[in-house]
Amino acid sequence: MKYNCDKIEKKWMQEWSKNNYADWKPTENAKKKKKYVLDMFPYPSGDGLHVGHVENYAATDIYSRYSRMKGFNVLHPMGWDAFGLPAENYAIKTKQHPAQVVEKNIKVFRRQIERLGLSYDWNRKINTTDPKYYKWTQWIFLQLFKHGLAYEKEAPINWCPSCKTGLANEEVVEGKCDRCGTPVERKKLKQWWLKITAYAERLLSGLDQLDWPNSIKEMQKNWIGRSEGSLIKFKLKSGDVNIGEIEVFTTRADTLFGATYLVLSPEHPIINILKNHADNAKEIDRYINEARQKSDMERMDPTKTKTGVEIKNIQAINPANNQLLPLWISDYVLVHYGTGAIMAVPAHDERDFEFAKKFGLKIIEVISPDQKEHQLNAAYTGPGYLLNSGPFNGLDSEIAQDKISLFIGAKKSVFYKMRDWVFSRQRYWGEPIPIIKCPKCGNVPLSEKDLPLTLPKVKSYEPSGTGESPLAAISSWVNVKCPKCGGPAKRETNTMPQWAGSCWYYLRYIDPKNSKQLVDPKKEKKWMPVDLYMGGAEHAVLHLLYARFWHKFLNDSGVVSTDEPFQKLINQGTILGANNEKMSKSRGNAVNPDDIVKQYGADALRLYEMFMGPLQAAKPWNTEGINGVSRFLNRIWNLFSAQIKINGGEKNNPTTAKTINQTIKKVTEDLENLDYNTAISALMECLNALTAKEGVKIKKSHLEDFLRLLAPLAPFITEELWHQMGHKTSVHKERWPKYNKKMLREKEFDLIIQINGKVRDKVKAMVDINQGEAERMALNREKIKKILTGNHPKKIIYIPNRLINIVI
RNA sequence: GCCCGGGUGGCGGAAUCGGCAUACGCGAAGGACUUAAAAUCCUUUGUUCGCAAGGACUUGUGGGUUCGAGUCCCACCCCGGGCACCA
Repeated sequence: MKYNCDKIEKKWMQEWSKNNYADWKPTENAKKKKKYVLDMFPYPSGDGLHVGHVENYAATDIYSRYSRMKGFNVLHPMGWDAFGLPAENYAIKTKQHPAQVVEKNIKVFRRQIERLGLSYDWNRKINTTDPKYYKWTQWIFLQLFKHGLAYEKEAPINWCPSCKTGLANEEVVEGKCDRCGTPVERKKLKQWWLKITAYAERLLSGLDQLDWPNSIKEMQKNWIGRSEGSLIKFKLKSGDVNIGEIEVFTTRADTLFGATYLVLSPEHPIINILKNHADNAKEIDRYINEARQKSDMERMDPTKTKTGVEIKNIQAINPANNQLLPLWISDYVLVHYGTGAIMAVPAHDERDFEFAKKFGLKIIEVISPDQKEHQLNAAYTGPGYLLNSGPFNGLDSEIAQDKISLFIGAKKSVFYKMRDWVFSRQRYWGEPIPIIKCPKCGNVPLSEKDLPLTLPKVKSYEPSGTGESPLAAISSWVNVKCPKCGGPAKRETNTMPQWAGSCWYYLRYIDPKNSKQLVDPKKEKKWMPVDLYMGGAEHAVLHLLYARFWHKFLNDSGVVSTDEPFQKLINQGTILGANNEKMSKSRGNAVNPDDIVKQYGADALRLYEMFMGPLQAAKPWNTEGINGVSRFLNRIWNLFSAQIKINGGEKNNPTTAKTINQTIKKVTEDLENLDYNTAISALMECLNALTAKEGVKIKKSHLEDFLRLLAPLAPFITEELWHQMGHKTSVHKERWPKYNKKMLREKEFDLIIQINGKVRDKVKAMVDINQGEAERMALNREKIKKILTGNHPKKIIYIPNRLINIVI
């Protein structure tokens, strides 16, 4: 009889859900060691689950099931990250309320996930749009506000004209909106910011202790972008009049004698003062205006040539040698990094070189690897020895950095590329920011007892595009009394970005129904940190950085006991279409997991995705590949059906016993390392060995061990066969099998005979023979004798129980 | 340009410590069963020379270390991902 996967899988799906998923519930007071296995929770989109979700969730499910069988107390939860732009945009498009859309989509996701046999403890499910949940998101915001880490500031921000909202730097990819690909504009808006920069150093140093992929750690390091350098002050002169000073940041104080001009960012505030002393104020105004008009895309375009304007009649004094330097304005200097001003050393900086060439500015070589002067065709940015640097000539450039800094009294300083996080969005579908704006008292935080501040129902939740949230239109909600002075005040109408809810959700799973606290500290201590966190690599500098920031803050506030939330992180590789391109509807190469489940079953889909290749690697979908695992399951079904019919044997077959023991060893090691592809290979080899002799009775315990090994990978078929073998309890409650070392010991091995490193022959030999015996065996072989005629072995290398290499 | 991965049969991939390269699966070819097809089962399957026995070659390219290299070292080429005027 053929294996009817659909019928059997549905039967067990219902059986498992019967008692509220009791089997997957961790015990709170167990003495068992804990394991917290977490998936990046999905945004429940209208498209339903895709094969990438399945890869992610199947992988952690296998690990969770395996860990339970190993005796761990496993926390494996799931929930919904349902606020944010995609839900809102979809709702607008289909003319529904975002809450309705989310509710519908969650139902679909839940059904699909259950159909895959994923062993989540659904009693702990969370939803970021549930007021009982976002009460605590708002609560964290209030704590940040009270600690001065949430502040309001008017500044030019990234503005997506299509999504009609501000964006964080992390959400801008190549000058375009991460969501919709529209080029981002600059817009000056009053916004809420989170002071993530206050944690820059700790976010950087904390990476060392994490078991994360190198690439993600590197991305975060680069994003934080720490630079050590010196702050150098340049006095300014207009004619003989002193008119203040400008401070610049440099990592190359050793090149100070090569500075031939200074450059200010067009947005630098000092320009307003300097303009009054300049001959060409009009020209300066024109340049600054042009720069302001340019989009980020235009300003950052690496192919464009540098532009700039000189502030005429003003000069800076080089503190090292009192040389007078011209002062320029150019948009290649960024206002928000360092001091917004630089000293230009064209000989040793590519950008300065290009600028100097274009505007005919002096180029003075001060660093030379061979201590000689050169005709420079490009900037030399490497290390070397100092030239043209007065008392410092001949000094190693590394050493000169400190010496010159000291000489001119420069301050050592550290800057980071990372900027504060723009935290408000001009959209409807997000957590309301719990702040009241009072004309007398300023920003007044809502009292904690007034949380949650629920998102009001609104007729039109479409973005206004004016920089105001749709919430601003609901006067009954907006107009309130100031909690401090009782006077008329207004609510903050911006909402939080989609990342807010996901910054701390892993904590809520630990204690999802607690109405008094974000999380009970006892429970938090028990379960944190997350032992295995899995999800896509696209969150490298978004969610994964934001969550670490909040976690460190919560740690400082005493809410959590650990410094880092996610100890081990694994990124599953992207599943590509059969044509090796990214899966998408428009490319026509998308695979719908529902179709696969219908045709082959959930076990087959899970097994196939795990068998495709290493978890972390990107791999193309192969429609025919799934036949292989489907056949594998059918052959298991046939073997067990036949064995159950002949009612198993109890006689021990040493060959089978060895096969089973080897498989237990291999599968255990592979599951431990999440090498699921090779674990499945090993089980296939095992099955091939078991089915080799038809009609032979196989010992019941061997068959049972095989089912135990396969159970985490293919939960449905193993449960069915386990029960067919007469068991009344679940195979998933079984203990993980152990192998017997004695059974693995071999008596014989294949002795490989090499001549000059080339395999020429092989012969069966007893394990642990010594070199003399091995040599005798090898040299006695006819084939070897033939090759050796006329040659005398110079040297013989014997690797015990492996090979012998005869060198001639 | 800089930083991280990676390159192994027709395809996905395996090779844990430097020791039989190509496990496992897909596909393909031939055969069995069948009136036939599907399904299933069996055999073959890196390239190349050879009737065969057997030989030569082969892990992106070129060099090196070693008795022995997919694995280690140097240089280069290609693919994927990230960052990109951050002083």
